[in-house]
Amino acid sequence: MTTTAVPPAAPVGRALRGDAARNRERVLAAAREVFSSEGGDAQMEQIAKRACVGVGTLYRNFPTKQALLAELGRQFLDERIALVEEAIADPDPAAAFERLLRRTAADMSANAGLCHVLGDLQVDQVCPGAFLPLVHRTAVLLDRVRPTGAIRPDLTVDDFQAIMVGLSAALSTTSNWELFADMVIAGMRAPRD
Amino acid sequence: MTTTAVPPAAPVGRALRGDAARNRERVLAAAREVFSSEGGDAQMEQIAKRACVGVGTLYRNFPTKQALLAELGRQFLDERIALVEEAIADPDPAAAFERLLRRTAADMSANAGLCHVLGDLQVDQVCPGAFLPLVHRTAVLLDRVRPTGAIRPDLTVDDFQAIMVGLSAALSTTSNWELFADMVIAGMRAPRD
DNA sequence: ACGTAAATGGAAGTCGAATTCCGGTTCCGG
DNA sequence: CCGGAACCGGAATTCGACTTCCATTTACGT
Repeated sequence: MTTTAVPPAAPVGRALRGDAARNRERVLAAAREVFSSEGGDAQMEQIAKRACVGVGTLYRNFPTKQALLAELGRQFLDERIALVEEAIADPDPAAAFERLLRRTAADMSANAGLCHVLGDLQVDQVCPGAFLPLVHRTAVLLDRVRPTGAIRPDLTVDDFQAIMVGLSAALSTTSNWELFADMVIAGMRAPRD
Repeated sequence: MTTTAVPPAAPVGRALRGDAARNRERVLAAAREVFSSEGGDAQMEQIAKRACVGVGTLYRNFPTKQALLAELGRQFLDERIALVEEAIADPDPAAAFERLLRRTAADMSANAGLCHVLGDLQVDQVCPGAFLPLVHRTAVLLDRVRPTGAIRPDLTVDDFQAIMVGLSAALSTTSNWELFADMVIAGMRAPRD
């Protein structure tokens, strides 16, 4: 029962002052853009500039570059989890699963750079265990899909995670996500003897 | 007719003295190991230590960290090209192609870290056009394979390259290269309507 | 409108890692 | 076995990026 009490990047304190909150969002948005195009070693100053903010402001919101990355990762993971949850709830697991994969490929393609960075461990480094919820829910989904024959029986959650890492890397090279979604779906399907 | 005259990392000069050559190899081997396990931001000093050599020696052979990476990349590309050439020469293109993929997955898995680093552009950054020969020969191979139906007709060389990037990323997460080779092969196969 | 706590920006400090330098050591032809 | 050119090691330097700091400005309750 490890209640993962990850210290939020924007701790508790009290409510932010009106415009401070606005700046925080500006920074987050800028960070997404810059990391996405420049990769994980983009410079803090560049992010600050893009957000029309001084580096000081940036550091008041996120004590560290890693913390900033972690927050982006956390948000991304949350979206993923919500989508997986949705698929689990769907009465037609196979169809929902396929839809989820297409959606995921599209999302990854949209900001491929960032996904690639996040994939190269960063999130899990800063908030250990941040991936666990996603992994658990994905396991549930896979268990529901397996009986339909849409995936090979020996495919584990870890294999699936590895596929996602690969997909994200591939999509940072090409923009043809539909093709890659197709190929991933076909590749995971049980081989006909 | 761009005769890619890439300046070799170990220029021409004259022949190296007996033991200097030995050290050069030691460094290359150490670099492969260290980059492979530590990723692209491994430290030069660590490589030197692993090679039982001072950093000075390291820098005499490779003027820059990038140059060192580039040399590793060049060697890797050469191996790849040789293998592709072999597959082209094979009378049974489909079988040869599949064998090549399995072999590639195994190689990538063997030193996944390094492949991942090289995939994140580095080589092409230092010796622009270093990839071209591989791409050209791969295109030839694909042209020979397509008629056999082993790959979907719309798969371009660039798509294939992207798949390789994805594969290498996936294999830096898992060690089950056989599964991934299977899935890639299945994914590339033409979809049955 | 005023006072004050909250927020700002960007110059300056810090620190880690790449690269340089050179006095000492090792090969190798004669 | 000698001389000197080629090579070596690793301390010292350089450089670039993150992070800190504080004088100044801004938002907002009264």
